[in-house]
Amino acid sequence: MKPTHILVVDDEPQIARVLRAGLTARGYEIRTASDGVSALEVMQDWPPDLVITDLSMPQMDGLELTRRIRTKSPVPIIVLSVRDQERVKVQALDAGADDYITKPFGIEELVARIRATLRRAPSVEEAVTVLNIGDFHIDVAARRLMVRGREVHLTPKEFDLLLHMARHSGKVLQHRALLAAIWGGDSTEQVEYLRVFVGQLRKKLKPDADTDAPQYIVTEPWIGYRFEPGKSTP
Amino acid sequence: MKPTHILVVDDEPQIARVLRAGLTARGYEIRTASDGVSALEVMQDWPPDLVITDLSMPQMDGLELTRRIRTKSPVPIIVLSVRDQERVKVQALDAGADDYITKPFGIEELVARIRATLRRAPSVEEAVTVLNIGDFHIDVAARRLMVRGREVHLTPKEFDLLLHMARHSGKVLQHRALLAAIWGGDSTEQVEYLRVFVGQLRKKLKPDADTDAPQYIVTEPWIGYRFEPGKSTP
DNA sequence: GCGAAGTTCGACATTTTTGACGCAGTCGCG
DNA sequence: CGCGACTGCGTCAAAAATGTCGAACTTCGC
Repeated sequence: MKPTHILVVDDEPQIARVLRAGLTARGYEIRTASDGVSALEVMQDWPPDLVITDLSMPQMDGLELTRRIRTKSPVPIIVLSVRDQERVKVQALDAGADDYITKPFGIEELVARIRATLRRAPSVEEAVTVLNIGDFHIDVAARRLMVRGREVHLTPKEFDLLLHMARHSGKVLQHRALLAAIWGGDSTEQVEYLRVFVGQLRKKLKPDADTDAPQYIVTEPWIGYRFEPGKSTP
Repeated sequence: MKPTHILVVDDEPQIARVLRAGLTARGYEIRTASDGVSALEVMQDWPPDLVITDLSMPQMDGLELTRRIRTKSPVPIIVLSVRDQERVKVQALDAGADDYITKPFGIEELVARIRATLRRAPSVEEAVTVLNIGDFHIDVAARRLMVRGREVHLTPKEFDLLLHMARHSGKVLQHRALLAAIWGGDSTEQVEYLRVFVGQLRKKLKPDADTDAPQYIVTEPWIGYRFEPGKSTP
C-alpha cells in the first residue's frame, strides 16, 4: 500500500525537521516547504493526502494558503500555530482547515489528529478528473462543462455548485450543506444565493427548445435541491 | 430548512445549559443527556448529526460512549474534557472521536470546530440510504418514496412522518412521541396535526381502487398509530 | 467600464396550520 | 331499551406562513 503523503509547510527549519523525523518514523512520506508559495508549487507535482501548515510565514501565511488550496482541492489541512486566540482559530477553521493545534504539542497528539482527520477524508477520490454522468461531461481540472455534447461556459461559483451537486447526484442536498460547501463555513443562512445560482444554472443547462423537459436540478421545497443528470443514472 | 441536530452529553447541568443556549442561538437543535447510557437511548429515536460529549461521566464515560457509538454509526463526535494529557487525547481520538477540545474553551471556537467537522461528515441522511419494507421503498438520501413500484410525491412533513413510522414499523407510536419527533420538543399537544397528516398520507398511499384493503397506517384509539408496511414484515 | 458576485424585490406556489363539520362508538339516564 | 350528550377520529377547505422564481439593482475587483 502506497504510503500516505504529507506536505509540511513551516518556515522554521527546526520544526520542519522534527516533524519530518517523527512522521517518517511512523510510516508517512513527507515533503516540506518553507512558505505558502512554494507549498502550492510542490502540490502541483506531488499532490499530498494531507497538508500540515504553520500559520505565520513569510510570503504567504497559513490562512491565505488554506484559502488558496481550498479553491481547488479538498485535501485535509491541519494548521499549527503558537497563537491561542479564539479569533485566529475560528478564522483558520472557517477558511477551510480541518484542525487547529496550538504549539507546543506532542507528536503523539499530532499523529492521532492526523489519523482522525484522514479517517474522514475522501482520500484519493479527488483524483477523479472527469465526471461523466447522464448528459453531463465535467472536466474538473480544466473546469469545463459539456452538456449533450455542447460546451457551456460557467462562472466560478456556478461551476463549483454544479460540480458539488454532480458529485452527489441523486441525493437531496440540503440548503445548509450546499451553502457550507460552496460559500464556506459561516453564511449558511443566505438561501437566496442558492436560488439565484440555481436559477442561472437552470437557464444555462436548459435545452434550446425550452419545452417542459424535466429539470436537471429538482427543487425539494423546504429542504434543498437534487441533481438528476438525465438518462444513464436515474 | 431542517436544522442540524446535536446531542450534548454532559453530567454537569451547568455546562449542558450553556451549550444548549449557545448552540440554539446559532440555529442548531439540541438535545441533552447526562450520561452515556441515556445518550444511546436518545439516539435511538432522535439520530443526531453530531454528538458532543464530556469525557468524565457517571454510568458510561465519554470514551466508552464513543466506542459504542462507533460500532453502529459514523456520526461525528467531538469530545470535551478538562484533562489535557496527551495520552487521554490520543485515546479519545483513536476510539473514533473526530475532535478533542480542552476546557475551558470559547463558544466561538466550538462552533467553528463543529462546522469544520460537519463539513467533512457524510451526514446521517446519507448513511442509511434506502429502506425497503413491505410495499415500501424509501430512499432517504433522495427523499423519494415508491409504493408498489409507483413513485409517490410527499411534502417534507409527510415524508418525515412516514420515514419515522417506517423506521419503527410494527410498533405503536404514541401521539406525543410522533409529535415530538416530527414537530419538535414542544407542541406535543396538537394531535390535530397528526390527524391531518395521517389522513393525507393514507390518501396518497392508498391503491387506486379504494377497496377495503387494510390500511398501512393503523389507528390505535387513545394511544397513537402503528405502521404496517404490508406483506414481508407483518 | 466590464463582468461576475452579491443583494433586494414583487408576483406567485406550495405547504402548514387552523377551524368547522359529520360520523361512530360509549355512557348515563329516563 | 332507546335516546341524546359527549368524545375521539377522519375529512375538508380556507387562512396563514413560508418558500420559490425571475429579474433588476448594487457592489466589487480588475
